[in-house]
Amino acid sequence: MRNRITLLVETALNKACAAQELITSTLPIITLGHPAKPEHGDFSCNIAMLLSKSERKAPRLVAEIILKYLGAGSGLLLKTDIAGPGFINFFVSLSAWQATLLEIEKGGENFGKTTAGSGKKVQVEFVSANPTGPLHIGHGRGAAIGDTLCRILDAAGWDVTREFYYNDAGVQISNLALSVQMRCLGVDTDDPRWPEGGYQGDYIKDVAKAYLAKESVVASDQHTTASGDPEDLENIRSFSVAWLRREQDLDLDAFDVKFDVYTLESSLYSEGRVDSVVQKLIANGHAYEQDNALWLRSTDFGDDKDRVMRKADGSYTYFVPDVAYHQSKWERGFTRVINEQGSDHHSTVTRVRAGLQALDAGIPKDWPEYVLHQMVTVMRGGEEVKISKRAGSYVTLRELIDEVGRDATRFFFLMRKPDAQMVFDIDLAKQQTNENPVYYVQYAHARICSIFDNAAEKGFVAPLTPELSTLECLSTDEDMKMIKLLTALPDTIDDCAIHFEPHRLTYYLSELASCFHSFYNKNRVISEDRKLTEARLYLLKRTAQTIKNALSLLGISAPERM
RNA sequence: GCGCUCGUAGCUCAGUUGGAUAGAGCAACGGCCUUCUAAGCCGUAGGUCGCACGUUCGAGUCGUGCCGGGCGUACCA
Repeated sequence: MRNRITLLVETALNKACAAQELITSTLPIITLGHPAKPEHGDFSCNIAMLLSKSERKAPRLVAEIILKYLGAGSGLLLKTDIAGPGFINFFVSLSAWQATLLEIEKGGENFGKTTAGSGKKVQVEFVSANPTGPLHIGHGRGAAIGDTLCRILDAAGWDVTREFYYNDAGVQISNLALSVQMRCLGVDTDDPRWPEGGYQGDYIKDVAKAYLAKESVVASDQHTTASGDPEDLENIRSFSVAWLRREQDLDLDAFDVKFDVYTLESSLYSEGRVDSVVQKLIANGHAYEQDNALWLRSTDFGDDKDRVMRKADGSYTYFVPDVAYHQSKWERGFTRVINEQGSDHHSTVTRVRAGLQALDAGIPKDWPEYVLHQMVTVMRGGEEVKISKRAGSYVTLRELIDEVGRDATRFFFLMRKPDAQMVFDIDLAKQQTNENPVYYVQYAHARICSIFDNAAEKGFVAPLTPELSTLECLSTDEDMKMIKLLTALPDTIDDCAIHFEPHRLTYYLSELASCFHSFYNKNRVISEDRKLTEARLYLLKRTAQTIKNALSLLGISAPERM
């Protein structure tokens, strides 16, 4: 509905310009708002006030000109108003609102989807946890946000590729292999032989045990068998990585998060991408030698200091394969790439972009885009749980899913916008009381389904594609409020996709559920009035569909009974 | 020190790319189940939008400077 009115305004502006009644050369973007008060209509537009200066006319005069060229939208609009300092208010006709229910029915499980992305390719990288331990609560937030963002972008008409990047090379993986080796040899963490920076979590013992038992591991695209030899560090390394990747795969599966592509850091080395990037940077004159190290002059591209690429010991720092990795994304044709990461990685943003600029490959300065989520503070027993991966003290995603449930965990993570810090109170989430808003939304769906069961017993069914006269029964304020909210799902999805903010959908759902619960308490759906009963059943059928569609975008189930 | 980010009701948070009289949940108080699920509904109360300037028709939203919390500022990832 919002898009249809935006189109009307756009057409009117173009006509007015063609008739030279408007003289502004570059028109601003048309945005429609939802007025707070009903007497201000269904939508309002501030375009006249924005044009006022360049037109050198009072806003209300500009509004009059626009309205002169605005058609009635073939029955869409009841009336338009100029109000306040120069708002144009739009009043949509009852019949146009009622007719939107037919569109929802036609859309079915696809209702809500839009064509905003025009099928263009976008790649989203998220989670990308190091295979050095189980996924923790912070990864959970990243997984929920990234996965939902993918679902939303897909619904908004984008061709989405989901990707997971494994750092299976480098110092941390060496630490992992050494830690497992020490456990194989029975060395404890307080032993002087225990490696500096080793991983102390209990799961390391499990890996060591499996290694000594010569187990085989199949993870997403790896198959590894342990030799059981504690001296074979290379075998320990590949086995440990495979073992932990399998654990992560299981966690993600339990969270209903899937990926299309897995890229291994080690493959960037083996395919020569890392070397070729370094050669390119040297050839482009952006690198120099100093203190036995090779540096990138990243200060040429907005960084606050130059960065080491090749360390004194000859190995590369993490950000070189990062640049090589992103070069590969670019070469795969992704002109749009979104990286969802924890905000503790935000220093990489400037560096990776600087490295890509230094390649002189025509990559835009602000590519790739980033969604950085803030840290999650975990509360348990009224105290903050300190997260330390190496000490092995943290809350795992698996624990959370087992204790709180997948639906509640996802909803909880998705309630806050990514760049706000959040507190995850495990005790509170475990209580499964009405304090958890996911139940509120799911309950609305279950309640509606229950009404259908009840109606069926009494011989009522929601009609398929009802007569207009049936839809006309839906004309009370509560009816209209419901219809308007249902219609807003596609707009909400577009907004989420534009701003990379899935939390808007959770707020939409809460509002829709609230609207329904209120409706339920005020109106009896099944009554003596057959026509009214059928009209309301039809409305609730569309409501249930809308709730289910929106929940499915969050990866949350819509139970029929609770 | 510098960079990013947050600061809105007692608590947890929204606020639709600058709009009309700042919202919701929880907690508190008061009502509503012989009728479609009370995991619900209705009502009351609760605010100097961290502080101060600035930009303009108009600022919780944008800019600058302070104050306070978080993260980063590695030849870790």
